[in-house]
Amino acid sequence: MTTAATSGGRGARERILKATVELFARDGIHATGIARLVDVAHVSTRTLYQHFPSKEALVGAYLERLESEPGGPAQIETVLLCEDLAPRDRLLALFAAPPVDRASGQVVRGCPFHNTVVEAAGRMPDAATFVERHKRELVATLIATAEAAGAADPEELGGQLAILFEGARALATSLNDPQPFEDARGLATTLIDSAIGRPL
Amino acid sequence: MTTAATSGGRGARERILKATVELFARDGIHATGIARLVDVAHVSTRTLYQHFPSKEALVGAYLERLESEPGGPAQIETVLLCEDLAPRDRLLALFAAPPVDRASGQVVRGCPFHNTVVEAAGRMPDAATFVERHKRELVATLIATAEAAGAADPEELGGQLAILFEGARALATSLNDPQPFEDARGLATTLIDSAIGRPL
DNA sequence: CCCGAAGTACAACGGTCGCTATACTTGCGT
DNA sequence: ACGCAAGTATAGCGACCGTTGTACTTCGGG
Repeated sequence: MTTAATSGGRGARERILKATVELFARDGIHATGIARLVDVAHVSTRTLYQHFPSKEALVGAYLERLESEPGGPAQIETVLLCEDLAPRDRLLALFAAPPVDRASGQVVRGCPFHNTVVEAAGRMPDAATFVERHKRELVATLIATAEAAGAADPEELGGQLAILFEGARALATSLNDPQPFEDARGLATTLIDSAIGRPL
Repeated sequence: MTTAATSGGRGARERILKATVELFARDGIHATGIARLVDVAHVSTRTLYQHFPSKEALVGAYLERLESEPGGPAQIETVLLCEDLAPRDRLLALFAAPPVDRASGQVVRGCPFHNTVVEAAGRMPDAATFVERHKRELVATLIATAEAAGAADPEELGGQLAILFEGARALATSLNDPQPFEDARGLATTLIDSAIGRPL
C-alpha cells in the first residue's frame, strides 16, 4: 500500500524523498525505476530532476533520509537514543520488535543500508562509504550504551550485539521467518546481563 | 583477475557456469550483463542461450553451483561436513578464516545466497525459495554438529551460531573490515565451550 | 571419411531505463 | 492583483539489456 502523498502541488521534494524511502527500501533500488518513483510521489519527471541531478544522487539522499527519518525503515536503531529507557532496555529493544516498516506494514527486507551496498555492487563508492560510516556509528553507539549500562567490557559487548543485530536481520530475510530475531534476543539478554553482573 | 577458461571450444556449459559463479558472486547479478558473461566464458551469445533459456534460469543454475562447488565462494560452509575435524573444530572453522574467494582472492562480498535474495527483490520467487531452503539446511547442519559436539541444547547453539555467522559476514561487508569475524569467533568459542561444558 | 552435434560470429530487435526539451499551468508572497 | 518560482504534461532521445535469427565453422565418434 502506497502511503506517499496522494496529491500533487508544492512540496515536491518532500514527496519525492518519501516515495524514494518507501520504494527503495521495499522493492530495492534497481527494481525501482524513475517512472514508478514519479508515479508514487505524484511529481512530474522534470520536477524530480530539478531537485536531484541523477538517480545516484537520489540514492545518496535516500541514505541520509533513512538515518534521520523517525518512522522509517531504519527506525529500530533509533531506540538506542531514547533517553526514556534504561541503557539495558535500550540494548534489548533492538531485538524486541520484529523489524517492521511503519509505512508498508511489511517485515523489513533486511537492513536497507546493507542492501544498498549489495545492490550498488561496487558501482557507487559514495554510498558504500556512507553505509560504512553509518555502521561504524551504530557500533560506537552500541559500545557507548553498553558502557552506560555498566558492562565490564563495553567494546566487546557492543561488537557482539552489532553482529547479533545484523545477523538476525540477514537470517530473518533469507529464511523469510522472524525466528532468528527471537534467538538473537535470548542470546543478547544473556550477554548483557552477564556483562553487567545482573543476577539471573 | 579472471580465472575462467581462456580458450573456447567444447565444454561451453562448464565455462559458462564457472564464469557465472565468478561474476555473479563478485560483481552482483544486475551488474553482470550477458555480454560480459559471454566474454569471460569465451562462449558465443548463441551458445549461452542454447544451454540456458534465460538469465533467470542462469541464476538458478548459479545457486545450485554455489552449493556444490568445492572451491567456490560458498566454500566456507563446507567445513561443517569435513569429517577430519572434531565437531567443535568444525563449528569454529566457520569463523576461523576471513571469507575469501579462492578464484578472485578477494574478500567475499557478504553471503552470495543472501545477496541474491536482496538483488532479486521479490522478482525471482524461485531463487528466494532456493535460498530459504539452503539456509534452513545450514541451520540444520549447525544443530546436528552442535549435537555431535555434545552441546547441552543443540538447537539453541545451532541457531545462535547461524546468527553469528550471518552477522559477521554482513557486518564485515558493510564495514569493509574483517574485524566482525574475529569478534564472532571469540563469542562462538565461548558459546560452544559453555554449551559442551569444556573447561576454560 | 563424413554426418551431426556443438559452437561461432554478428547483426539486429523490442523493450526499458535514465534523462532532457519544450511549452504550459498553478499558486503563494508581497 | 500579479509576477515569478514551482510544478506539470508529454514526447522523445540515446544507450544499454536480454534475447533471437541466420549463416557459417569445427570437431569427434562410428
